[in-house]
Amino acid sequence: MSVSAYELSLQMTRTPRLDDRRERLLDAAARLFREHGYERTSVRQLAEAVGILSGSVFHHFSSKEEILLEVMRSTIERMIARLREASDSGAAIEEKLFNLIRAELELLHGPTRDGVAVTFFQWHSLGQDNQRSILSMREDYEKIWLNALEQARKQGLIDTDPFVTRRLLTGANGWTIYWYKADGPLGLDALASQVCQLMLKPASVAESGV
Amino acid sequence: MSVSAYELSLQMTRTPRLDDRRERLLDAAARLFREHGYERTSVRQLAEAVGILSGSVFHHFSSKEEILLEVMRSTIERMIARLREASDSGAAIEEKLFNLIRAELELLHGPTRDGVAVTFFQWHSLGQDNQRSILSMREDYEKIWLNALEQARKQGLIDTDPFVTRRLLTGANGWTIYWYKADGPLGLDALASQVCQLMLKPASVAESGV
DNA sequence: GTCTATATTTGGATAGAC
DNA sequence: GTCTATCCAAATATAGAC
Repeated sequence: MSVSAYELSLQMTRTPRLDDRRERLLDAAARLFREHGYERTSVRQLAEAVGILSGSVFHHFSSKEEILLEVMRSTIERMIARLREASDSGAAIEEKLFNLIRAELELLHGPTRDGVAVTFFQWHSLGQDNQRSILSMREDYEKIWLNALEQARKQGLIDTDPFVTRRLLTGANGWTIYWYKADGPLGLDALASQVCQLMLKPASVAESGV
Repeated sequence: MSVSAYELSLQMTRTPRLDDRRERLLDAAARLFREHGYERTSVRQLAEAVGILSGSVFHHFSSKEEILLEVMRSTIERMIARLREASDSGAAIEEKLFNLIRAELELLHGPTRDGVAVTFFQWHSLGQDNQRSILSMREDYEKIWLNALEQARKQGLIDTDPFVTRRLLTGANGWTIYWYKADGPLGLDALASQVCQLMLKPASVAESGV
């Protein structure tokens, strides 16, 4: 008897569970790095967070830096996927921009927030080579933004340089992790709406109607 | 013979020189903390930067954290002074806002940039108490902004919430340290102008005329 | 795959001579 | 005010038993 359907299904539910420790390490790392910073998080703390001892961590990763690198790498993948989704959704450029802004804010404050915050703000904890590597991965993400902003500029929706605009927006959105509370009085839609209001010309903001 | 005029003048030029080492340590600390981050800068590196050995640093400061604290404290004083100057300058609110934005960008990219960048982005390297202390010092700085933005809102120059607007602006401006080059093609005035263009309603931007 | 035990390095900080 | 010498703690990482 070869592999039965039952065994296959077991395998399918188990395969991700085989990497469970690794995944849990990455999750814990993202959270701890976000909360305390990469340098102030020790491998011992990280190990404790998933219930193993520090030596065992190095069975899963060859170095502490590799953990940070992997957190960022997997996060960027998710960021690009989420942004593509937002970019392909709406037909009108106003709606598209709002969706992009909302998507970035969701990334920063939703379930993926730990990894995203780390990716936004802690790349300087990587060595030079890994920094460059991460930066080049982020370029695909930024391309989506630049395309949308260029389109918006052509249609007269914004009158600032797309490149500069995006960089200013990156800062404005990224910085929200330090003050915005997703469970506070200001909803994510309302925040996204305010960001739009800042960026877009008044006429178009009214049309976006959120 | 008591203190002669000559001796007094000597004293006056010398007195600041007595703190020379301390000042130079603070300058070097600001630069190194900015370039490599607080945790990745060792007291030994810091000492080497001013030509002494690590043990001697602790004659001037009781701990490494105190150095960071003092960098931030003195920087915030300068930030407040500079912002007050900008706030009191122009009569028209459009001009005032532009001056404030330009002032903040100057702080971030002029001679004080090291300390300002550290103050913006590295407060999480302080312990809880010192973090609170620095945060409360920054409040005076933020008050100037909030007053100006509130005034702008009353006059219909912006239509977003002043508090949210300021936080978004903080991020947008602060983030420029990671991409804007003061010696590049985009001048500081041009950058400030673009930031204004984003924040203010088009009609008023035209009037600000920079 | 985890544990025990430990090598090795580095960093902050101190004491006392000069 | 700086240097020499050094303490002490903490951190990354490794080797080998289980």
